[in-house]
Amino acid sequence: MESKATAPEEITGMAKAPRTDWDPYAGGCPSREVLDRIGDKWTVLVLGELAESGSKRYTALRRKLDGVSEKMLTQTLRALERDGLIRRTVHPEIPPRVEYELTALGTTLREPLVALTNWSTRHMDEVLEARAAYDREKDAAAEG
Amino acid sequence: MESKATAPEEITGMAKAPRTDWDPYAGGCPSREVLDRIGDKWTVLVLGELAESGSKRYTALRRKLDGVSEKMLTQTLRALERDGLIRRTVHPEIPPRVEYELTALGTTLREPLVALTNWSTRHMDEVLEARAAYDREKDAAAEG
DNA sequence: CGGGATCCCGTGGGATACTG
DNA sequence: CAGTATCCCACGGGATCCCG
Repeated sequence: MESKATAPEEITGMAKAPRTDWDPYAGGCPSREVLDRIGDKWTVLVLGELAESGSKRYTALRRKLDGVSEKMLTQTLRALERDGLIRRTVHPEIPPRVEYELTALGTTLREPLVALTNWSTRHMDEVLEARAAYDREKDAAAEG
Repeated sequence: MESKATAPEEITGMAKAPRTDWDPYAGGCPSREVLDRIGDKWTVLVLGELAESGSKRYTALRRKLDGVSEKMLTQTLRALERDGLIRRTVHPEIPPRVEYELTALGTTLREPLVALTNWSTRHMDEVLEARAAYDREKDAAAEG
C-alpha cells in the first residue's frame, strides 16, 4: 500500500520548475492525478462537508456521508491530508477525539467544488429527463 | 428548467416535488450519481476539451486524451449523451464522420469544470510539496 | 472511420472483526 | 471513539478482434 513509486522527479523533470504548465490531458501528469482523486467516490462530499461546517469529527462525518464505510472514510481522509487539503488534529483525551478541517489550500478548492455540487442539484431534473428521453428513443428503435 | 420529469417517482418518493432539494449526501440520491459520473476517469477531460474546441470528432478526441482506450471513450461519450450533456451528430458519408459538441445543458457545466481543472494546474506545486512533506514525516516516524 | 462485442485482470470499495 | 487489518467480490477499464 505504501509506494512512492511515481516520484514526481521521474516525470520528465516537470516538478523542478517553479511555475509549470501542467496539462491534465497528458498521460502521467500529476494534475490528472488530482482530477482522479477528486473523482473518487467520497472526496467531493468530504471536502464539501468540511467547507460547510468548518470542522468535524470522524464519527460526525461518517453519519453525514450516508453509506460510507469506515475503511473508505479513513482512506479518503488520509489521502486528503497527504495532499495538504485537510488538517487532522488529535486531541489526547479518553475517549479520543479527532477533528478534521480544511487547510488554506483546501479552502481554495471550496469554490469550484461548491459550484460543482450546486450544479448537480440544480440541473438534476434536466439530466433525469434527458436520460428518460434517451432510453425511450433507444427502446423504440429496438422494437421497430 | 420548468420541466417536470414524470420518471423519478420510483426513487423512494424523494422526487415528488418539481422543485426538489436534492441532497448528494443522502445515499441513492441522483445528484450523487452525477457527482460519481463526473468522477470517472475521462468525463472531465472530454467535457473540457469539447468546451474549448466547440466540436470535435471521435478520433480527434482520442488523440487529445492521452491514454484513453476506444472502449472507454465510446462509453464515456454515450453516458454523456444519455445525460443530455453532449450531442452526437452522424454525418452520413464515406468514410463516416461523427461530431461531438456540448449541449446547452452541457455548457452550463463548463464554468465549474473549467474552474476545477484550473485549480488542479494552479495548485499542483503545493499538492506535490504537501505530499513530499507528509511522506518525509511518515518515514521519519517509521525509523525512530 | 467509428464504433460494438469479448475477454480478462487490477483495484476500488464494502463487510466484518479486532485494537489502543 | 477512531481507527487498523483481512477477506473478497464487482466492476472499471485496457487489449484485442470484428463489422458497417
